[in-house]
Amino acid sequence: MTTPRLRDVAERAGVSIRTVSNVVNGYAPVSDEKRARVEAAVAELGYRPNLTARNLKSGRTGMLALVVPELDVPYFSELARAVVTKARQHGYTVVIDQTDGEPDRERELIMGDSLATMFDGVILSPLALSQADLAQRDPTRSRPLVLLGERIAESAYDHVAIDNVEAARVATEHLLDLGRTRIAAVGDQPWETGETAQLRTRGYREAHQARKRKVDESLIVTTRRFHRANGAEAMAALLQHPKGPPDAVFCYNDLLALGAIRTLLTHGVRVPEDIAVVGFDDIEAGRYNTPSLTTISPNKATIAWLAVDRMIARLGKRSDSGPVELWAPYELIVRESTGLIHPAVGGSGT
Amino acid sequence: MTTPRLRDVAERAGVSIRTVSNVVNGYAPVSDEKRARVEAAVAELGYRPNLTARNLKSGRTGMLALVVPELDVPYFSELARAVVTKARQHGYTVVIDQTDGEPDRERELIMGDSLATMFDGVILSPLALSQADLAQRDPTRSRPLVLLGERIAESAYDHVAIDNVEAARVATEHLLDLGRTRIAAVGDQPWETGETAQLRTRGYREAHQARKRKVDESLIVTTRRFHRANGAEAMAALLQHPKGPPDAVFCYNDLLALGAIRTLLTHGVRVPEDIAVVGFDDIEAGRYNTPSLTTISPNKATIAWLAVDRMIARLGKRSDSGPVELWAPYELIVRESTGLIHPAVGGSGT
DNA sequence: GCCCGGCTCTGCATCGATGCATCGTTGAAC
DNA sequence: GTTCAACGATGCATCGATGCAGAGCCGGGC
Repeated sequence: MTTPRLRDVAERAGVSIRTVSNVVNGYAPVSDEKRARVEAAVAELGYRPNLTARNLKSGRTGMLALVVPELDVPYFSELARAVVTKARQHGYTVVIDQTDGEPDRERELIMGDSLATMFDGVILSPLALSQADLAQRDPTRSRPLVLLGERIAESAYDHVAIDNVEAARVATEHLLDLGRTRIAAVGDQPWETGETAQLRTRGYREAHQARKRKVDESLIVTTRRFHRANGAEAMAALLQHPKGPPDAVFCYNDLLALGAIRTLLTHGVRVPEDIAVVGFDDIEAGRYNTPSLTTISPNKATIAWLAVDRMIARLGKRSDSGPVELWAPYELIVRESTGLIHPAVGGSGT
Repeated sequence: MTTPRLRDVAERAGVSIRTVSNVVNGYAPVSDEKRARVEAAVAELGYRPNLTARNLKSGRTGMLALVVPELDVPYFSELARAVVTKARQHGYTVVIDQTDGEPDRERELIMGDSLATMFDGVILSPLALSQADLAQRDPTRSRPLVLLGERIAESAYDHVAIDNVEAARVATEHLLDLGRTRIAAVGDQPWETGETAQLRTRGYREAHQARKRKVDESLIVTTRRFHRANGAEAMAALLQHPKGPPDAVFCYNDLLALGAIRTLLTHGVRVPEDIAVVGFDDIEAGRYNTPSLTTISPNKATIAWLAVDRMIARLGKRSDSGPVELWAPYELIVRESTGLIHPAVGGSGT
C-alpha cells in the first residue's frame, strides 16, 4: 500500500485537491461541512503531507546543517545540543554532520550539492578547511554560512568566536599568579589548520610578556589532535624534560588536560601541589574529575545563540549587510587542579 | 542571482534538458562534442543539481534519522559517530536528532510528517516512547524503523541490543567474586520508561541468587536520570546508609559511576579499597579517570553496524521478513576501580 | 428584477528533476 | 540497395504540493 496523496484525500472527500491543501494548511476559509469531510478523509487515509514536494515548491527545507569535526568530543556535542535546541525554537531542524577533520568532507558540505539545495544554511566549525577553499565559494549565490571558532578572520562570512588570545592569556596569568615559574603549554599546532591553537599559544606568550617573563620554547608541546590520548602522551614527554618537569601546564582543551592529569597521577605526581593544570572548554567531565579541572569556560549557550540568530537573520532578509564578527564571553573557572581543594561536589565554580 | 537549473544549462549548451541530465548523471551515451559543451556550460554557470527535486522524483532522500535522547551523553555521541560512519559507507547521510527524552518529540519523529517523507528510515533509541505509541504505527505503510536498546521486545520492529540482564549479572558477579558482600545498585528506574534499568536490576538480582546471597533492597537506589549529578547524589545518600556504606557499587552507566566516584573521593573514601565501583557503557572518560573505571563494554561498533545493516536491508527489499532481534556482544573490562592498579595509561583493557 | 460584491471552491501552471517512449541518423549485414 | 540494430538525442508526462486567477453561487442594495 502506498502513501496517500493530497489527490487521494480529495477524491475520497469529494472536493478538489486545492481545497484539501487549504484545510491541511488552515489557509483560506472553507465551509464547515467540507472541512469536516476533508478532515475525516485525512484521518481515514492517514494522510501525511509530503515534505519533499513542499520543499521543492517553496525552495526552503527548514533544515540547517551543523558541521563539526567530531561528535564524540564533548565540547562539540555540548555545543551541538545548544544549537539544536536554539534552532528548534525558530522552527528549524538541525542536521549534525561530523567531518572527522577531513578536508574533503568539509569541502563537500560547504561547496557541494547538499548545501545548495538540502539545507537552508550551514553553521560550520572548520578544522581542515583552508582560506582558499572558502574564498572559492561565491557568497552571493550560496546559502548562508556562519563560521564558529577563530579561523578565517577576514573571510566574507559571519563568524562567532571567543577571544582565544585573551582567554589563553588569562589562563596562563592565573598560573603565573600562583607563583608557578615553569609553565608548559600543551596543544600547539604550528601548521595551516591549527590556527586556534596558534592563537592560544600567542595568549600564552603574551601572558609571559606582560609579567616580564621569558618563554621557555622547549615547554611548548605540539599535539597532533586534542584528545585525552594526546594529552597523556604529551605529559609523559614533559615528565622526561631535561630540566625536570614543569610546575604547571596550560592545556589547550579539557581533554588534553584530563589526559595529562591521568599521566601525572599514575606517575605519582600530585595535582596541583607538584604540577597545576588548566584546561579550556569547561566540559562536564572536568567538573567531576578528581582533581576537578580549572578551565576557561566559553559560554556555549551564547555561542549557539549568536550563531543561530545570525543564521536566522541571514535567512530572513535579502539585504547583504556584510560579514559580521560576534564575540561570545568566557570566564576562568578555578577548581581543584590549580589549588581549590574539595569544593561542593560537582560545583560549577561559577 | 538565482541558482541555475538544468534548463539554463541546456539553453546555454544548445542541447535538450534531458541530455544535460544524462551528462550530469553519467547515464546514456552522449557524444563527446555535446558532452564537452554541456560540461562547459555546467562549469560556467556553476550548476548544482537540486536534490529536493531529485528526491521528489525518486521518492528517496538518502537520509536516515538517528534519534537519541541526549547528544552530550558520551554513550550516545560515541554510538552516533559509529552509526554516521557506517551509514556513510552505504551512501546514506545520517541526521541526528535529540529528543531530550520528551515523549512528544520522540512521537513526532516516529509518527510525524518528517519521517514519512524526509527520511528513508529511522534508527531510534527510545527513552520515553511507550509500547502503545509504537503499536499505533502502521508498520506496513511506514518507513523502516530500527530500535536500539532493550525496550519493546515484542514489538513489530527490528531491534538491536545487548543482553542487559546477563551483562548486569556479570558485572555484579565480578564484585561478588572480589569478596564484596554489601553491593549497592545505582540507577534503578521502576517506572514505565525505565525498562533498561529494570533489566539491569534483574541481572543484579540474578547474580545474588546464583551466589545464594540475599539482596538488601535498601541498597538498590533509584535515580531519575543517568547523569554524573545523579550518581554523585545517590552515592552521597548511600554514604549515609543506616547500616553504614556498602563495600561495592554497581552503577547502571559510566556517568553515574563517575559521579559516584567523585563523591567518594571528596569524602575521603578510597576506591577500590573501601568501595569498589563498576560502571556500564565503557565511555572514554572512564578509561582516563583516576581510578580508571571497571565497566561493561557493549560493542558500539557492532551495534551501529547491525543497526545500519538491518536498515539497509529493509530499504532494499520489498519482502517483509518480520521483525528481527539482533544481539551485540559485550565484555567486562576490569580496571582500577575494582582493584587493578595502574595499568598502562589509558589502557583499553581489551 | 437586476447588478454587484464577497465568499467558496476549483483548475491550471509551476517548482526542478527523472522515466519512458520515440524519433532520426548512421553503420553493418545480407 | 534494402533492412535493421544500435546509438544519440529529444519531448512529454510525472513526482506531490502550492500560487494564482478566476468560476460559480449566494445575498444584499437599488
